Amino acid sequence: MSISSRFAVGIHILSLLEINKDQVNTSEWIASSVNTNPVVIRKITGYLKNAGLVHVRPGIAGACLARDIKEISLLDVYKAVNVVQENELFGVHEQPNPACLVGKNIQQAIEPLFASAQLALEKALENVTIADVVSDIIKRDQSGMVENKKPGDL
Amino acid sequence: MSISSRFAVGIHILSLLEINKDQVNTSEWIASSVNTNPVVIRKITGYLKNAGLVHVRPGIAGACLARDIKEISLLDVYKAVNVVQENELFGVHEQPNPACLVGKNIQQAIEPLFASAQLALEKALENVTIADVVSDIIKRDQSGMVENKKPGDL
DNA sequence: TTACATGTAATAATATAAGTTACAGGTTGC
DNA sequence: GCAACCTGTAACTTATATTATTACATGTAA
Repeated sequence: MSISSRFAVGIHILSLLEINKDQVNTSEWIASSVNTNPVVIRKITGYLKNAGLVHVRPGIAGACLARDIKEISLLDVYKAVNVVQENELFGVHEQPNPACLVGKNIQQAIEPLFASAQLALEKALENVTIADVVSDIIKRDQSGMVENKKPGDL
Repeated sequence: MSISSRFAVGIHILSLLEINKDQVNTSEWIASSVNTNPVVIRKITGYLKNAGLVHVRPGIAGACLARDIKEISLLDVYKAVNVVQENELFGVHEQPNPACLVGKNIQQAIEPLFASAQLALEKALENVTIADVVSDIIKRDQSGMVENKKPGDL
């Protein structure tokens, strides 16, 4: 089981809005880049809007960034798209037997451990910004073009 | 969306096997502590057995630990119960448009970022053992008992 | 051989993800 | 105003995973 691809798509959308900032980025256009349905894009763009990451309005074509991409961390996106509820990355079994020493105390024992693991994950996401992703995309594309220009390479 | 509670249940089972090591821990008995069906326990116990964490045999009642609990990290359990496939904690959208600069490079750009976040999570789980959980359970229970002995406390 | 445990297949109920259709409501240009 | 086009959203479908449950085959021991 994986964390919903809404997270990856959210990163995709924000990167696209930056790289394509001179164009009008409609949900249909974004969807053709992500390779999905425009409604899926509008839904995720709605999440990003609620988090204050993009500007988008009914009736007006196109979304655009609401913040400098250096100020948008992957954690911002992760939280925006609601792929994991607050402190619920790890599921726990409900109502273990309180008559058992283990059942009575297991939840309180593992809660802080799970929380700290989740925090470690979030810290890692906090250290990366959309600007990092965008510059990596551009870098990869340039090196890819160089490779293509050299016959025999691969 | 949460990571399957199989992980939490796996920790519960191993802790119970330690605390209750003088008894015969049948799947039915464990199930009554976890508050679930014995078949669920047998399935998870099977995962733990495949990972070399417990001993359990067909026809013979009860499971027992195969390793010192100081040598069983939460990461061992996490991997044993197959809640997340290798390097697939984060889902990604399939087949983004290769004709688009972003679509063409987004996956390779985010893959290492996701991998490093996942690694941070796993490192956190690696630093905690079942021994830590067991001693915490015992500690919590003792302090709980003290509280119960003082009327008026709460 | 009886009693009982584990292993496992099959099924059902529930939840979530992701795609799709349909349409309401907002905006712009003619 | 109205036609064209966009976003927002509800409703539905399909697919997949989880958890619980029943049923039964297989293994062990008194």
